[in-house]
Amino acid sequence: MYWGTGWRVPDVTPTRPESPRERILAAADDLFRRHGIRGVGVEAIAADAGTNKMTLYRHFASKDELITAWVRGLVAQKEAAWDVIVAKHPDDPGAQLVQWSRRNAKQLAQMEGRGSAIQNALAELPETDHPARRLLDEHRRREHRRITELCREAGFPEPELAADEFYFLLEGAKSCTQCMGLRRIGEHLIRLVDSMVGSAGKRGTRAPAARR
Amino acid sequence: MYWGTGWRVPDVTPTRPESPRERILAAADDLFRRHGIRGVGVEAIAADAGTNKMTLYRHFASKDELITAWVRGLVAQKEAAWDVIVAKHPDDPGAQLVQWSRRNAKQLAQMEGRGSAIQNALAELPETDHPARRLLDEHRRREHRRITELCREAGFPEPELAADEFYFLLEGAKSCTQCMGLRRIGEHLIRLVDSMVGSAGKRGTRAPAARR
DNA sequence: ATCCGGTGTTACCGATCGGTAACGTTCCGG
DNA sequence: CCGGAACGTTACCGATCGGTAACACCGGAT
Repeated sequence: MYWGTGWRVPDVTPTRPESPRERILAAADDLFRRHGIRGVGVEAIAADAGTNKMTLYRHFASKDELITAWVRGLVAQKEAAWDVIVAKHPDDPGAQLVQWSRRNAKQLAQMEGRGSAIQNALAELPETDHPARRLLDEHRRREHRRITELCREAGFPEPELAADEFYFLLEGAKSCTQCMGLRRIGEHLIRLVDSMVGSAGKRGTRAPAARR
Repeated sequence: MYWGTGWRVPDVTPTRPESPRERILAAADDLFRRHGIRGVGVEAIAADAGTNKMTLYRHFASKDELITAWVRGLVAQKEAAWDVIVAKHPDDPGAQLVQWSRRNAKQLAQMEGRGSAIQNALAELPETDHPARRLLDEHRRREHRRITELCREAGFPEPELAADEFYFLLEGAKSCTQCMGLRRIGEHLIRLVDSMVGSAGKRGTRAPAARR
């Protein structure tokens, strides 16, 4: 494992800026994203956090619990971003959908070759009774419900169909970051969602993949 | 590991119907799909194939090579399915796209809760220099190029954008099988692609998520 | 001065993993 | 009948994994 040997350079100050728990979670976030959950051991996480395995196990009862805490942070962060957008565009479901697509397009550029952390975690957690897996499933259902409601409020004649289209576009774009040009994907995601939402009320105005 | 104890019931005949190599690949396919590549050991694969580790290593130099052979089979099978559809609808790119979406919708129903094997494998193979990973990347690029060309021939004014939309819908639908109703996803995927292709030439005839 | 909670350090455990050696068996073609 | 390739069986190896025990350390509150 060559990636575990690089020390965390700047934090050699006697009193660490963050608590060990936060550093461990940050290191786990970094390593889980880059190498996958099963591809990284607890020792490497602790070392990357500038601490050791013992301290890690004083904050997390097991690796599974660390995974769960990490996933909990992922979904909390994502849902918080949703809430921010909702607060910024109250009573404008179309704008919320559009802004969400823009936020995702921006994120796409950042995930370097590795795809969405949530999608990857889902792939690495097949056991449906794993607590982290449950968090992910519940999160996805919440998000899908939220989108469906938004599509209904936005006036789509078939909100469930529109919600699935929206969700497919989002998740599909994320899935494609693993092997395609990142910038183009983001731009196209934005254009597709714009076009989708733009023709929500006034039907029959759009040729797909053609507009503008 | 409770899932490894169930014996392969019917094949107790002295001369096995398939060669050990094929049985190993079949067992690997089953276990990799259900538990992930990293979640299953070579011993379990051999046992599930009705043979043992030694024989496995007489056919595959390493687990990585077994993974690569499995992935090679996955992409070969998928591209063969493409070729069949192309042969059935020559000079009709729109029908090819539609049929491909129907084929995928049918597959969606079969992947029980676990998502697309290719997507999951991609998530479990972060190292870009892994031979199996390379096969997957090349496959995706080939498929995307093929779809782009099809969209061009189908008369979409912006073939690259249309191809991304098509690809997003496909991959997004697969990604959603991990936590949502399978049948509805397939139906919606078909309707969305039908609508997309239906309005390829005659622009300005579709309200998204509304038609039919 | 004392105590104590959080931390670092080292060593260790059992289990599992990928992979190999050595030997026995079976079967099939010459 | 014989030889050899393919397969089965057992045992084993070193490495790594998740997880724990025991002890030393340090800082801050009382």
